[in-house]
Amino acid sequence: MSDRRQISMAVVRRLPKYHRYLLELISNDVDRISSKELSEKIGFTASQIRQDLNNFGDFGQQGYGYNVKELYNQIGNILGLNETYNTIIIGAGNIGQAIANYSNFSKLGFTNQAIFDKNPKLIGLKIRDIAILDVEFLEDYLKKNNIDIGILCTPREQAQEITDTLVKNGVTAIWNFAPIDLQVPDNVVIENVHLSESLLTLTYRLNEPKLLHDIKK
Amino acid sequence: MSDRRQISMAVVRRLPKYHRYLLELISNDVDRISSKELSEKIGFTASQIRQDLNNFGDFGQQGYGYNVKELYNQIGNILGLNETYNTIIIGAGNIGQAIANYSNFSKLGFTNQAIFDKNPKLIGLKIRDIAILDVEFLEDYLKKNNIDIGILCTPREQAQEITDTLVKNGVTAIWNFAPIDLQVPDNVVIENVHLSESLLTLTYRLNEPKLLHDIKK
DNA sequence: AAGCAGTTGTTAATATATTAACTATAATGT
DNA sequence: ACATTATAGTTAATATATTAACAACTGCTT
Ligand SMILES: NC(=O)c1ccc[n+]([C@@H]2O[C@H](COP(=O)([O-])OP(=O)(O)OC[C@H]3O[C@@H](n4cnc5c(N)ncnc54)[C@H](O)[C@@H]3O)[C@@H](O)[C@H]2O)c1
Ligand SMILES: NC(=O)c1ccc[n+]([C@@H]2O[C@H](COP(=O)([O-])OP(=O)(O)OC[C@H]3O[C@@H](n4cnc5c(N)ncnc54)[C@H](O)[C@@H]3O)[C@@H](O)[C@H]2O)c1
Repeated sequence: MSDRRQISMAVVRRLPKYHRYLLELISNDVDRISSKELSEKIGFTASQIRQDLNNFGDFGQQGYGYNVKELYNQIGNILGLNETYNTIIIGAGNIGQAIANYSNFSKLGFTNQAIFDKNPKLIGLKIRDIAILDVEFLEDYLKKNNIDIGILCTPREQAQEITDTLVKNGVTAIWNFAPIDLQVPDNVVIENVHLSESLLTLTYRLNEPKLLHDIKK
Repeated sequence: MSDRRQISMAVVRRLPKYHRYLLELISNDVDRISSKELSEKIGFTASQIRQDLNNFGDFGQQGYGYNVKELYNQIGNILGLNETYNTIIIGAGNIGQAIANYSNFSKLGFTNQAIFDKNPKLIGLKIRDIAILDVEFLEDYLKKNNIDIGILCTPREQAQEITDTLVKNGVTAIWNFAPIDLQVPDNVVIENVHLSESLLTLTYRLNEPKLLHDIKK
Protein backbone atom coordinates (compact mmCIF):
# COMPACT_ATOMS: atom_id res chain seq x y z
CA MET A 1 0.00 0.00 0.00
CA SER A 2 1.21 3.49 -0.68
CA ASP A 3 1.37 5.69 2.33
CA ARG A 4 0.76 9.35 1.72
CA ARG A 5 1.28 10.77 5.21
CA GLN A 6 2.85 14.08 4.73
CA ILE A 7 6.26 14.47 6.26
CA SER A 8 6.64 17.16 8.89
CA MET A 9 8.86 20.14 8.20
CA ALA A 10 10.86 19.22 11.29
CA VAL A 11 11.97 16.10 9.46
CA VAL A 12 12.42 17.80 6.10
CA ARG A 13 14.74 20.42 7.56
CA ARG A 14 17.02 17.70 8.85
CA LEU A 15 17.37 15.96 5.49
CA PRO A 16 19.91 18.34 3.94
CA LYS A 17 22.05 17.92 7.01
CA TYR A 18 22.10 14.15 6.57
CA HIS A 19 23.03 14.77 2.97
CA ARG A 20 25.92 17.01 3.96
CA TYR A 21 27.29 14.62 6.58
CA LEU A 22 27.02 11.65 4.27
CA LEU A 23 28.99 13.47 1.60
CA GLU A 24 31.66 14.14 4.17
CA LEU A 25 31.75 10.45 5.08
CA ILE A 26 32.09 9.54 1.42
CA SER A 27 35.02 11.89 1.03
CA ASN A 28 36.59 10.22 4.06
CA ASP A 29 36.12 6.83 2.39
CA VAL A 30 33.68 5.57 4.96
CA ASP A 31 31.60 2.80 3.44
CA ARG A 32 29.08 2.06 6.11
CA ILE A 33 27.70 3.72 9.21
CA SER A 34 25.28 2.86 11.97
CA SER A 35 22.66 5.22 13.30
CA LYS A 36 24.65 5.27 16.52
CA GLU A 37 27.87 6.40 14.90
CA LEU A 38 26.10 8.92 12.73
CA SER A 39 24.30 10.14 15.81
CA GLU A 40 27.59 11.01 17.45
CA LYS A 41 28.74 13.01 14.44
CA ILE A 42 25.58 14.76 13.43
CA GLY A 43 24.16 15.41 16.88
CA PHE A 44 20.70 13.88 16.48
CA THR A 45 19.75 10.83 18.52
CA ALA A 46 20.18 7.46 16.85
CA SER A 47 16.50 6.89 17.34
CA GLN A 48 15.62 10.06 15.52
CA ILE A 49 17.88 9.16 12.64
CA ARG A 50 16.19 5.79 12.23
CA GLN A 51 12.75 7.37 12.50
CA ASP A 52 13.59 10.06 9.98
CA LEU A 53 14.97 7.67 7.41
CA ASN A 54 12.15 5.20 7.86
CA ASN A 55 9.69 7.77 6.68
CA PHE A 56 11.06 7.24 3.21
CA GLY A 57 12.06 3.59 3.05
CA ASP A 58 14.14 0.79 4.51
CA PHE A 59 17.58 2.04 3.64
CA GLY A 60 19.54 0.15 6.26
CA GLN A 61 20.18 -3.41 7.17
CA GLN A 62 19.96 -4.94 10.63
CA GLY A 63 23.28 -5.91 12.07
CA TYR A 64 25.09 -3.88 9.45
CA GLY A 65 23.93 -0.30 9.36
CA TYR A 66 23.60 1.93 6.35
CA ASN A 67 25.67 1.90 3.20
CA VAL A 68 26.94 5.46 3.06
CA LYS A 69 26.94 5.91 -0.69
CA GLU A 70 23.54 4.38 -1.13
CA LEU A 71 22.02 6.41 1.67
CA TYR A 72 23.56 9.56 0.26
CA ASN A 73 21.97 8.87 -3.10
CA GLN A 74 18.63 8.01 -1.57
CA ILE A 75 18.52 11.23 0.40
CA GLY A 76 19.63 13.12 -2.68
CA ASN A 77 16.65 11.65 -4.51
CA ILE A 78 14.30 12.48 -1.67
CA LEU A 79 15.52 16.07 -1.83
CA GLY A 80 14.86 16.08 -5.54
CA LEU A 81 18.50 16.17 -6.56
CA ASN A 82 17.95 13.52 -9.20
CA GLU A 83 16.33 16.33 -11.16
CA THR A 84 17.88 19.56 -12.38
CA TYR A 85 16.39 22.98 -11.86
CA ASN A 86 16.30 26.14 -13.87
CA THR A 87 16.39 29.23 -11.72
CA ILE A 88 16.20 32.95 -12.28
CA ILE A 89 17.21 35.70 -9.90
CA ILE A 90 15.11 38.81 -9.61
CA GLY A 91 16.99 41.73 -8.10
CA ALA A 92 20.69 41.99 -8.90
CA GLY A 93 21.74 43.82 -5.75
CA ASN A 94 23.86 42.58 -2.87
CA ILE A 95 22.12 39.30 -2.28
CA GLY A 96 21.16 38.63 -5.87
CA GLN A 97 24.76 38.99 -6.95
CA ALA A 98 26.05 36.90 -4.08
CA ILE A 99 23.78 34.05 -5.09
CA ALA A 100 24.53 34.46 -8.78
CA ASN A 101 28.25 34.29 -8.08
CA TYR A 102 28.07 31.18 -5.94
CA SER A 103 29.27 28.33 -8.06
CA ASN A 104 28.32 25.43 -5.80
CA PHE A 105 24.63 25.45 -6.62
CA SER A 106 25.37 24.26 -10.14
CA LYS A 107 27.06 21.20 -8.68
CA LEU A 108 23.74 20.33 -7.07
CA GLY A 109 21.90 20.64 -10.36
CA PHE A 110 20.74 24.24 -10.27
CA THR A 111 21.32 26.32 -13.37
CA ASN A 112 20.72 29.99 -13.12
CA GLN A 113 19.32 31.01 -16.47
CA ALA A 114 18.82 34.73 -16.07
CA ILE A 115 18.97 37.70 -13.74
CA PHE A 116 16.49 40.57 -13.78
CA ASP A 117 16.70 44.05 -12.39
CA LYS A 118 15.09 47.38 -13.00
CA ASN A 119 18.15 49.53 -12.49
CA PRO A 120 19.44 50.71 -15.91
CA LYS A 121 22.97 50.81 -14.52
CA LEU A 122 22.86 47.08 -13.89
CA ILE A 123 20.97 45.97 -16.98
CA GLY A 124 23.38 44.58 -19.53
CA LEU A 125 26.11 43.75 -17.04
CA LYS A 126 27.08 40.12 -16.77
CA ILE A 127 27.56 37.90 -13.75
CA ARG A 128 29.33 34.64 -14.49
CA ASP A 129 28.28 34.92 -18.14
CA ILE A 130 24.65 35.58 -17.36
CA ALA A 131 23.45 38.97 -18.50
CA ILE A 132 21.25 41.09 -16.26
CA LEU A 133 18.00 41.71 -18.09
CA ASP A 134 15.38 44.40 -17.72
CA VAL A 135 12.64 43.22 -15.40
CA GLU A 136 10.17 44.66 -17.86
CA PHE A 137 10.82 41.54 -19.95
CA LEU A 138 10.33 39.13 -17.04
CA GLU A 139 6.81 38.07 -17.96
CA ASP A 140 7.75 37.62 -21.57
CA TYR A 141 10.80 35.59 -20.59
CA LEU A 142 8.75 33.31 -18.35
CA LYS A 143 6.31 32.58 -21.15
CA LYS A 144 9.17 31.43 -23.36
CA ASN A 145 11.32 29.59 -20.82
CA ASN A 146 10.66 26.86 -18.35
CA ILE A 147 11.74 28.12 -14.95
CA ASP A 148 11.42 25.99 -11.85
CA ILE A 149 12.53 28.34 -9.10
CA GLY A 150 12.41 32.10 -8.74
CA ILE A 151 15.03 33.56 -6.44
CA LEU A 152 13.57 36.76 -5.11
CA CYS A 153 16.16 39.37 -4.12
CA THR A 154 14.36 42.65 -4.61
CA PRO A 155 13.45 45.07 -1.83
CA ARG A 156 10.36 44.23 0.19
CA GLU A 157 8.16 46.74 -1.61
CA GLN A 158 8.50 45.02 -4.98
CA ALA A 159 8.45 41.44 -3.78
CA GLN A 160 4.73 40.69 -3.92
CA GLU A 161 4.33 42.13 -7.39
CA ILE A 162 7.23 40.08 -8.74
CA THR A 163 5.80 37.03 -6.99
CA ASP A 164 2.47 37.54 -8.71
CA THR A 165 4.20 37.68 -12.08
CA LEU A 166 6.18 34.53 -11.32
CA VAL A 167 3.14 32.61 -10.14
CA LYS A 168 0.95 33.79 -12.98
CA ASN A 169 3.51 32.43 -15.40
CA GLY A 170 3.90 29.00 -13.92
CA VAL A 171 6.73 29.27 -11.41
CA THR A 172 5.80 27.06 -8.46
CA ALA A 173 8.78 27.56 -6.16
CA ILE A 174 10.15 30.79 -4.74
CA TRP A 175 13.27 31.26 -2.65
CA ASN A 176 12.55 34.55 -0.97
CA PHE A 177 15.10 36.88 0.62
CA ALA A 178 12.80 39.86 1.07
CA PRO A 179 11.48 40.49 4.58
CA ILE A 180 7.84 39.84 3.79
CA ASP A 181 5.40 36.94 3.89
CA LEU A 182 4.37 36.43 0.31
CA GLN A 183 0.83 35.53 -0.66
CA VAL A 184 0.68 32.63 -3.07
CA PRO A 185 -1.77 29.90 -4.08
CA ASP A 186 -1.54 26.50 -2.39
CA ASN A 187 0.36 24.84 -5.20
CA VAL A 188 3.30 27.24 -4.88
CA VAL A 189 6.03 26.53 -2.34
CA ILE A 190 7.96 29.29 -0.66
CA GLU A 191 11.15 29.13 1.30
CA ASN A 192 12.00 32.29 3.15
CA VAL A 193 15.49 33.38 4.09
CA HIS A 194 14.75 36.10 6.56
CA LEU A 195 18.24 37.24 7.45
CA SER A 196 17.25 39.98 9.85
CA GLU A 197 15.05 37.58 11.79
CA SER A 198 17.92 35.14 11.96
CA LEU A 199 20.21 37.82 13.35
CA LEU A 200 17.66 38.86 15.96
CA THR A 201 17.45 35.36 17.37
CA LEU A 202 21.16 35.71 18.02
CA THR A 203 20.80 38.92 20.00
CA TYR A 204 17.88 37.36 21.84
CA ARG A 205 20.07 34.50 22.98
CA LEU A 206 22.92 36.84 23.87
CA ASN A 207 20.61 38.61 26.28
CA GLU A 208 18.41 35.73 27.42
CA PRO A 209 20.09 34.97 30.75
CA LYS A 210 19.67 38.54 31.93
CA LEU A 211 16.18 38.74 30.46
CA LEU A 212 14.79 35.64 32.11
CA HIS A 213 16.28 36.69 35.40
CA ASP A 214 14.43 39.99 35.22
CA ILE A 215 11.02 38.55 34.45
CA LYS A 216 8.99 38.43 37.64
CA LYS A 217 5.87 36.36 37.75
CA MET B 1 9.27 35.09 42.24
CA SER B 2 11.47 35.12 39.26
CA ASP B 3 10.83 32.37 36.77
CA ARG B 4 13.80 31.13 34.80
CA ARG B 5 12.19 28.60 32.49
CA GLN B 6 14.09 28.78 29.31
CA ILE B 7 12.06 29.81 26.31
CA SER B 8 11.86 27.32 23.48
CA MET B 9 13.45 28.16 20.14
CA ALA B 10 10.05 27.68 18.54
CA VAL B 11 8.89 30.75 20.43
CA VAL B 12 12.11 32.70 19.94
CA ARG B 13 11.96 32.28 16.17
CA ARG B 14 8.52 33.84 16.12
CA LEU B 15 9.55 36.95 18.03
CA PRO B 16 11.23 38.77 15.13
CA LYS B 17 8.12 38.23 13.08
CA TYR B 18 5.98 39.90 15.74
CA HIS B 19 8.47 42.72 15.71
CA ARG B 20 8.21 43.11 11.97
CA TYR B 21 4.42 43.06 11.89
CA LEU B 22 4.16 45.49 14.77
CA LEU B 23 6.42 47.94 12.97
CA GLU B 24 4.16 47.68 9.96
CA LEU B 25 1.14 48.41 12.15
CA ILE B 26 2.91 51.44 13.58
CA SER B 27 3.65 52.75 10.12
CA ASN B 28 -0.05 52.30 9.33
CA ASP B 29 -0.92 54.34 12.43
CA VAL B 30 -2.61 51.46 14.19
CA ASP B 31 -2.64 52.15 17.93
CA ARG B 32 -4.01 48.96 19.36
CA ILE B 33 -4.55 45.40 18.27
CA SER B 34 -6.11 42.27 19.70
CA SER B 35 -4.55 38.85 19.48
CA LYS B 36 -7.41 37.94 17.16
CA GLU B 37 -6.72 40.71 14.67
CA LEU B 38 -2.99 40.14 14.80
CA SER B 39 -3.66 36.46 14.30
CA GLU B 40 -5.38 37.19 11.00
CA LYS B 41 -2.47 39.25 9.74
CA ILE B 42 0.48 37.26 10.99
CA GLY B 43 -0.93 33.78 10.52
CA PHE B 44 -0.42 32.37 14.00
CA THR B 45 -3.42 31.46 16.13
CA ALA B 46 -4.62 34.07 18.61
CA SER B 47 -4.01 31.57 21.34
CA GLN B 48 -0.42 31.11 20.30
CA ILE B 49 0.16 34.84 20.22
CA ARG B 50 -1.14 35.22 23.76
CA GLN B 51 0.92 32.26 24.95
CA ASP B 52 4.06 33.55 23.29
CA LEU B 53 3.77 37.04 24.71
CA ASN B 54 2.89 35.80 28.15
CA ASN B 55 6.21 34.09 28.43
CA PHE B 56 7.72 37.52 28.85
CA GLY B 57 5.14 39.58 30.68
CA ASP B 58 1.62 40.89 30.78
CA PHE B 59 1.75 43.25 27.85
CA GLY B 60 -1.94 43.38 27.05
CA GLN B 61 -5.08 44.43 28.79
CA GLN B 62 -8.30 42.50 28.99
CA GLY B 63 -11.11 44.02 27.00
CA TYR B 64 -8.65 46.22 25.12
CA GLY B 65 -5.89 44.26 23.50
CA TYR B 66 -2.28 45.32 23.07
CA ASN B 67 -0.91 48.79 22.61
CA VAL B 68 1.02 48.45 19.37
CA LYS B 69 3.85 50.84 20.14
CA GLU B 70 4.37 49.50 23.61
CA LEU B 71 4.34 45.90 22.45
CA TYR B 72 6.76 46.73 19.67
CA ASN B 73 9.16 48.24 22.17
CA GLN B 74 8.77 45.36 24.58
CA ILE B 75 9.55 42.80 21.91
CA GLY B 76 12.45 44.93 20.75
CA ASN B 77 13.82 44.79 24.28
CA ILE B 78 13.27 41.05 24.50
CA LEU B 79 15.24 40.68 21.29
CA GLY B 80 18.01 42.77 22.80
CA LEU B 81 17.44 45.77 20.55
CA ASN B 82 17.72 48.14 23.47
CA GLU B 83 21.44 47.44 23.23
CA THR B 84 23.77 48.11 20.34
CA TYR B 85 26.17 45.59 18.88
CA ASN B 86 29.60 45.77 17.38
CA THR B 87 30.10 43.26 14.59
CA ILE B 88 32.94 42.19 12.37
CA ILE B 89 32.73 40.26 9.14
CA ILE B 90 35.27 37.59 8.37
CA GLY B 91 35.45 36.73 4.68
CA ALA B 92 34.84 39.56 2.22
CA GLY B 93 33.51 37.44 -0.63
CA ASN B 94 30.00 37.30 -2.04
CA ILE B 95 28.12 36.95 1.20
CA GLY B 96 30.48 39.01 3.32
CA GLN B 97 30.16 41.93 0.95
CA ALA B 98 26.41 41.55 0.66
CA ILE B 99 26.07 41.79 4.43
CA ALA B 100 28.56 44.63 4.69
CA ASN B 101 26.66 46.61 2.09
CA TYR B 102 23.27 46.15 3.68
CA SER B 103 22.43 49.38 5.44
CA ASN B 104 19.39 48.26 7.40
CA PHE B 105 21.27 46.44 10.12
CA SER B 106 22.63 49.72 11.42
CA LYS B 107 19.06 50.91 11.95
CA LEU B 108 18.60 48.01 14.32
CA GLY B 109 21.69 48.94 16.31
CA PHE B 110 24.36 46.85 14.62
CA THR B 111 27.59 48.60 13.72
CA ASN B 112 30.00 46.74 11.55
CA GLN B 113 33.43 47.75 12.76
CA ALA B 114 35.72 45.81 10.46
CA ILE B 115 36.00 43.27 7.68
CA PHE B 116 38.73 40.67 7.42
CA ASP B 117 39.97 38.62 4.51
CA LYS B 118 43.11 36.80 3.54
CA ASN B 119 43.05 37.66 -0.13
CA PRO B 120 45.65 40.39 -0.84
CA LYS B 121 43.51 41.67 -3.69
CA LEU B 122 40.74 42.50 -1.27
CA ILE B 123 42.78 43.78 1.64
CA GLY B 124 42.77 47.57 1.67
CA LEU B 125 39.55 47.93 -0.31
CA LYS B 126 36.70 49.68 1.41
CA ILE B 127 33.05 48.73 1.72
CA ARG B 128 30.83 51.54 2.94
CA ASP B 129 33.87 53.23 4.49
CA ILE B 130 35.07 50.12 6.29
CA ALA B 131 38.45 48.91 5.13
CA ILE B 132 39.06 45.23 4.54
CA LEU B 133 41.87 44.16 6.87
CA ASP B 134 44.27 41.27 6.70
CA VAL B 135 42.90 38.35 8.70
CA GLU B 136 46.38 37.92 10.11
CA PHE B 137 45.56 40.86 12.37
CA LEU B 138 42.23 39.43 13.52
CA GLU B 139 43.42 38.18 16.87
CA ASP B 140 45.26 41.39 17.57
CA TYR B 141 42.20 43.40 16.60
CA LEU B 142 39.96 41.38 18.90
CA LYS B 143 42.25 41.99 21.84
CA LYS B 144 41.98 45.74 21.32
CA ASN B 145 38.32 46.05 20.39
CA ASN B 146 35.11 44.94 21.97
CA ILE B 147 33.24 42.88 19.43
CA ASP B 148 29.87 41.32 20.21
CA ILE B 149 29.13 39.34 17.07
CA GLY B 150 31.35 37.66 14.49
CA ILE B 151 29.79 37.27 11.07
CA LEU B 152 31.46 34.29 9.50
CA CYS B 153 31.54 34.34 5.70
CA THR B 154 34.63 32.34 4.83
CA PRO B 155 34.63 29.01 3.02
CA ARG B 156 33.83 25.97 5.11
CA GLU B 157 37.45 24.88 5.42
CA GLN B 158 38.50 27.99 7.31
CA ALA B 159 35.39 28.41 9.42
CA GLN B 160 36.35 26.39 12.50
CA GLU B 161 39.76 27.97 12.79
CA ILE B 162 38.33 31.49 12.60
CA THR B 163 35.69 30.46 15.12
CA ASP B 164 38.37 29.30 17.53
CA THR B 165 40.12 32.65 17.22
CA LEU B 166 36.88 34.53 17.81
CA VAL B 167 35.93 32.47 20.83
CA LYS B 168 39.40 32.57 22.32
CA ASN B 169 39.25 36.33 22.21
CA GLY B 170 35.90 36.80 23.84
CA VAL B 171 33.37 36.84 21.03
CA THR B 172 30.27 35.05 22.32
CA ALA B 173 27.98 35.21 19.30
CA ILE B 174 28.60 33.98 15.78
CA TRP B 175 26.38 34.40 12.75
CA ASN B 176 27.61 31.62 10.52
CA PHE B 177 27.11 31.35 6.77
CA ALA B 178 29.54 28.50 6.16
CA PRO B 179 28.05 25.03 5.63
CA ILE B 180 29.46 23.49 8.77
CA ASP B 181 28.41 22.88 12.36
CA LEU B 182 30.88 24.81 14.43
CA GLN B 183 32.20 23.52 17.73
CA VAL B 184 32.04 26.10 20.47
CA PRO B 185 31.82 26.17 24.27
CA ASP B 186 28.43 26.39 25.94
CA ASN B 187 28.57 30.10 26.57
CA VAL B 188 28.86 30.94 22.87
CA VAL B 189 25.72 31.23 20.78
CA ILE B 190 25.66 30.33 17.11
CA GLU B 191 23.08 31.12 14.51
CA ASN B 192 23.55 29.27 11.25
CA VAL B 193 22.38 30.47 7.88
CA HIS B 194 22.72 27.36 5.83
CA LEU B 195 21.61 28.59 2.43
CA SER B 196 22.10 25.35 0.56
CA GLU B 197 20.02 23.49 3.13
CA SER B 198 17.31 26.08 2.80
CA LEU B 199 17.28 25.66 -0.97
CA LEU B 200 17.09 21.88 -0.70
CA THR B 201 13.95 22.04 1.41
CA LEU B 202 12.42 23.86 -1.52
CA THR B 203 13.27 21.15 -4.02
CA TYR B 204 12.06 18.57 -1.52
CA ARG B 205 8.68 20.22 -1.39
CA LEU B 206 8.55 20.64 -5.15
CA ASN B 207 8.88 16.88 -5.49
CA GLU B 208 7.05 15.73 -2.37
CA PRO B 209 3.69 14.81 -3.94
CA LYS B 210 5.34 12.47 -6.43
CA LEU B 211 7.73 11.13 -3.79
CA LEU B 212 5.13 10.22 -1.20
CA HIS B 213 3.04 8.57 -3.85
CA ASP B 214 5.95 6.35 -4.79
CA ILE B 215 6.79 5.19 -1.28
CA LYS B 216 5.28 1.76 -0.71
CA LYS B 217 4.97 0.41 2.78
C1' DA C 1 -24.42 52.88 37.32
C1' DA C 2 -25.35 48.48 35.34
C1' DG C 3 -24.90 45.36 31.91
C1' DC C 4 -22.86 43.73 27.76
C1' DA C 5 -19.20 42.73 24.55
C1' DG C 6 -14.54 42.12 23.98
C1' DT C 7 -10.17 40.43 25.24
C1' DT C 8 -6.44 38.93 28.03
C1' DG C 9 -3.92 35.64 31.04
C1' DT C 10 -4.08 31.10 32.30
C1' DT C 11 -5.25 26.40 32.67
C1' DA C 12 -6.70 22.29 30.29
C1' DA C 13 -6.86 19.41 26.25
C1' DT C 14 -4.94 17.90 22.12
C1' DA C 15 -1.58 17.19 18.73
C1' DT C 16 3.10 16.68 17.35
C1' DA C 17 7.77 15.49 17.93
C1' DT C 18 11.32 13.12 20.25
C1' DT C 19 13.26 9.44 22.74
C1' DA C 20 13.31 4.87 24.56
C1' DA C 21 12.24 0.07 24.36
C1' DC C 22 11.64 -3.92 21.95
C1' DT C 23 11.70 -7.31 18.03
C1' DA C 24 13.50 -9.17 14.03
C1' DT C 25 17.31 -9.90 11.27
C1' DA C 26 21.86 -9.86 9.44
C1' DA C 27 26.82 -10.23 10.05
C1' DT C 28 30.64 -12.20 12.36
C1' DG C 29 33.50 -15.36 14.87
C1' DT C 30 34.24 -19.98 16.65
C1' DA D 1 26.34 -24.65 11.80
C1' DC D 2 25.61 -22.19 15.92
C1' DA D 3 25.92 -18.69 19.15
C1' DT D 4 26.89 -14.00 19.82
C1' DT D 5 26.76 -9.35 18.70
C1' DA D 6 25.29 -5.52 16.25
C1' DT D 7 21.84 -2.89 14.45
C1' DA D 8 17.71 -1.55 11.80
C1' DG D 9 12.77 -1.08 11.84
C1' DT D 10 8.89 -0.45 14.67
C1' DT D 11 6.01 0.31 18.56
C1' DA D 12 5.44 2.48 22.96
C1' DA D 13 6.36 6.15 26.19
C1' DT D 14 7.54 10.70 27.08
C1' DA D 15 8.16 15.41 26.26
C1' DT D 16 7.09 19.50 23.81
C1' DA D 17 4.25 22.52 21.28
C1' DT D 18 -0.11 24.06 19.82
C1' DT D 19 -4.85 24.93 20.31
C1' DA D 20 -9.02 25.38 22.89
C1' DA D 21 -11.64 26.68 26.86
C1' DC D 22 -12.72 29.72 30.33
C1' DA D 23 -12.53 32.85 34.31
C1' DA D 24 -11.27 37.52 35.34
C1' DC D 25 -11.26 41.92 34.02
C1' DT D 26 -11.84 46.31 31.07
C1' DG D 27 -13.99 49.55 28.39
C1' DC D 28 -17.99 51.09 26.30
C1' DT D 29 -22.96 51.89 25.75
C1' DT D 30 -27.21 53.06 27.41
N1 LIG E 1 21.91 42.23 1.85
C1 LIG E 1 21.57 41.78 3.06
O1 LIG E 1 22.43 41.47 3.87
C2 LIG E 1 20.15 41.61 3.45
C3 LIG E 1 19.84 41.37 4.78
C4 LIG E 1 18.51 41.21 5.16
C5 LIG E 1 17.53 41.28 4.20
N2 LIG E 1 17.84 41.51 2.92
C6 LIG E 1 16.75 41.61 1.94
O2 LIG E 1 17.11 41.00 0.73
C7 LIG E 1 16.58 41.75 -0.37
C8 LIG E 1 17.72 42.15 -1.25
O3 LIG E 1 18.66 42.88 -0.48
P1 LIG E 1 19.91 43.55 -1.13
O4 LIG E 1 20.82 43.98 -0.06
O5 LIG E 1 20.43 42.69 -2.21
O6 LIG E 1 19.24 44.86 -1.75
P2 LIG E 1 19.78 45.74 -2.94
O7 LIG E 1 19.12 47.06 -2.82
O8 LIG E 1 21.25 45.67 -3.00
O9 LIG E 1 19.24 45.01 -4.23
C9 LIG E 1 17.93 45.04 -4.65
C10 LIG E 1 17.92 45.05 -6.15
O10 LIG E 1 16.60 44.90 -6.62
C11 LIG E 1 16.44 45.74 -7.73
N3 LIG E 1 15.02 45.97 -7.93
C12 LIG E 1 14.20 46.85 -7.31
N4 LIG E 1 12.95 46.73 -7.77
C13 LIG E 1 12.97 45.76 -8.70
C14 LIG E 1 11.99 45.19 -9.51
N5 LIG E 1 10.71 45.58 -9.47
N6 LIG E 1 12.37 44.21 -10.36
C15 LIG E 1 13.65 43.80 -10.39
N7 LIG E 1 14.62 44.31 -9.64
C16 LIG E 1 14.28 45.28 -8.81
C17 LIG E 1 17.21 46.97 -7.39
O11 LIG E 1 17.54 47.70 -8.57
C18 LIG E 1 18.43 46.36 -6.72
O12 LIG E 1 19.45 46.11 -7.65
C19 LIG E 1 15.87 42.94 0.24
O13 LIG E 1 14.50 42.66 0.35
C20 LIG E 1 16.47 43.05 1.62
O14 LIG E 1 15.56 43.59 2.56
C21 LIG E 1 19.13 41.69 2.52
N1 LIG F 1 27.27 32.94 -1.89
C1 LIG F 1 26.30 32.08 -1.68
O1 LIG F 1 25.26 32.19 -2.28
C2 LIG F 1 26.45 30.96 -0.71
C3 LIG F 1 25.49 29.94 -0.70
C4 LIG F 1 25.61 28.88 0.21
C5 LIG F 1 26.66 28.88 1.10
N2 LIG F 1 27.57 29.85 1.07
C6 LIG F 1 28.67 29.80 2.04
O2 LIG F 1 28.98 31.07 2.55
C7 LIG F 1 30.38 31.20 2.72
C8 LIG F 1 30.85 32.40 1.91
O3 LIG F 1 30.44 32.21 0.58
P1 LIG F 1 30.88 33.23 -0.55
O4 LIG F 1 30.09 32.93 -1.75
O5 LIG F 1 30.83 34.60 0.00
O6 LIG F 1 32.37 32.76 -0.79
P2 LIG F 1 33.57 33.58 -1.43
O7 LIG F 1 34.55 32.62 -1.90
O8 LIG F 1 33.01 34.60 -2.37
O9 LIG F 1 34.14 34.39 -0.19
C9 LIG F 1 34.91 33.79 0.81
C10 LIG F 1 35.95 34.83 1.22
O10 LIG F 1 36.61 34.34 2.37
C11 LIG F 1 37.99 34.68 2.22
N3 LIG F 1 38.78 33.80 3.08
C12 LIG F 1 39.22 32.54 2.87
N4 LIG F 1 39.89 32.08 3.91
C13 LIG F 1 39.90 33.08 4.82
C14 LIG F 1 40.44 33.20 6.10
N5 LIG F 1 41.11 32.23 6.70
N6 LIG F 1 40.24 34.37 6.75
C15 LIG F 1 39.56 35.38 6.18
N7 LIG F 1 39.02 35.31 4.97
C16 LIG F 1 39.19 34.17 4.30
C17 LIG F 1 38.28 34.50 0.75
O11 LIG F 1 39.41 35.24 0.37
C18 LIG F 1 37.01 35.06 0.15
O12 LIG F 1 37.09 36.43 -0.10
C19 LIG F 1 31.00 29.90 2.23
O13 LIG F 1 31.24 29.07 3.32
C20 LIG F 1 29.91 29.32 1.36
O14 LIG F 1 29.95 27.93 1.33
C21 LIG F 1 27.50 30.91 0.19
